[in-house]
Amino acid sequence: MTERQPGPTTPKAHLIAAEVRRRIVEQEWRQGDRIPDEVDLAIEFGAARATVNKAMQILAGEGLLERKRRAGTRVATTPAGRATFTIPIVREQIESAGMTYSHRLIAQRRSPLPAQIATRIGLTKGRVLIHLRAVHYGDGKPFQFEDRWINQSLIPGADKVDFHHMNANEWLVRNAPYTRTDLTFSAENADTRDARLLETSLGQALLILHRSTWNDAGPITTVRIACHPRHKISATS
Amino acid sequence: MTERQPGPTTPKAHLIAAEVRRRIVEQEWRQGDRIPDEVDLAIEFGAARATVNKAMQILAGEGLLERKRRAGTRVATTPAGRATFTIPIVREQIESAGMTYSHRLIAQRRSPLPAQIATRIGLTKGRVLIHLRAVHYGDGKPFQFEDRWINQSLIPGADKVDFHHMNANEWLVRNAPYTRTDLTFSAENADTRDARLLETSLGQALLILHRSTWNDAGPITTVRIACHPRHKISATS
DNA sequence: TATCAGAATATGTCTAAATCTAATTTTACG
DNA sequence: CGTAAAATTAGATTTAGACATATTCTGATA
Repeated sequence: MTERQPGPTTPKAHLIAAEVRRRIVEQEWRQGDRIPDEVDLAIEFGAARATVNKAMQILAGEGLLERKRRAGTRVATTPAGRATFTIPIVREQIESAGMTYSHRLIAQRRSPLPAQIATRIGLTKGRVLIHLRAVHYGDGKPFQFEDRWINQSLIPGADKVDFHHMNANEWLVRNAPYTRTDLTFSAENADTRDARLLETSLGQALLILHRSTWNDAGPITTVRIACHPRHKISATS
Repeated sequence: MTERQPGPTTPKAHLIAAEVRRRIVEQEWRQGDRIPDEVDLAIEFGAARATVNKAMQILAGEGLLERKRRAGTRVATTPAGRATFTIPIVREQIESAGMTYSHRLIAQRRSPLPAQIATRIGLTKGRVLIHLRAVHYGDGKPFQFEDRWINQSLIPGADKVDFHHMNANEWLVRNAPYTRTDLTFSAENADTRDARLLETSLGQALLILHRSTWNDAGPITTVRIACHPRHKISATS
């Protein structure tokens, strides 16, 4: 993520990070080794300590270094692989693949919250929220089926929106900023409804994403997204 | 990730970020709005410009702000949800759940690379790599089945290791640092081997992770991990 | 010998000032 | 009117210096 090819206008901090990364990768500095302190590195690289500090924080963020005050900086013993990935917005994904996006609202109503979902977002069972079901298509072929609950009490105006011509995800993203989000991956065999809506067969393995978002006042929305097998989700770092 | 509760010793940059985040979440500053420049914010918050800059970079990293030189800083129009996500190390996951970890090596041999996998990591088909299959257990119950290829030509010593008593993932993590990694989620119906090794039924939907790592010299390893349904994978931000 | 106070040290953070760079706007010119 | 050069602006990065804070180390003391 904080990656960049070494070049003429590459920030010095990145060049330093790249060099230290090289030393680690090529095992000049081994796992667990204590590396020189910031002052020494600053001298070696001809930079200010703040610049070296920035470089080190980049590497610590990548999980390559472990830093502790007074104790110094060491090469991480178990480099925690960390991947940051951008939560996919269906429409963008489909359009960037050169396909035409469309979506269809299957149902929009106010329903009492089932126990399982209530637990997931920390609300009480039976509370009435907006419940949506929609399918997202690329070139007419189904890509995702989403089953969403929206806590209208935290989002002024949500109960007046008609999601037939408005993608719920995008409406929420624009009108209900969140401060915390939670994402879980799992797999499920397609049930009758999944299979019908995604135009696949009963029992087909589906990638399932459960995603919930909160702001300071409480839960905003939770959604189960069933992905068509043609649809994969990737992260890079 | 760069989250912290406001407190007495919270860095000023984080406090500023939190305040700006609040203004965005509460829509004092709307999507697309231009916000005051760093100099003005520095005056308002009684901080140095560099401190404000740091705060803004945090928020830009979260996808909440979009910054462009000369053009200024605006509230992002489509807040890209970004999740940082620590790649799970099986053993740690199992042990942190209070279970006893064990693993079993099913096969370790040198085999020619099949076309599909060769493509994935950019090597030529037929090249001979180390091929491993192993199952990871928690309290004796299968959690993951991994099918891994290791490019021993880039990792001195890899061809002499006996992975019967050594978790391949951990050995690699300690002996073959990488600079790039790629992770893909999908779902597959369990085939005969998956079902047998994970002690589940044929056709059961399985969460599949494909993960490959590279260093500057080329691909190090690629692995397909089939997760038992009891095993989910989460990310928070 | 065990323990606690104080010194030492490496990282964490902030500041103020400068330079650099990418964009945008303005100005001058054909 | 369109265009290219010049000025302006706001973010990006670096620097040097300072103080804060968490640990570790070192003795002195009980």
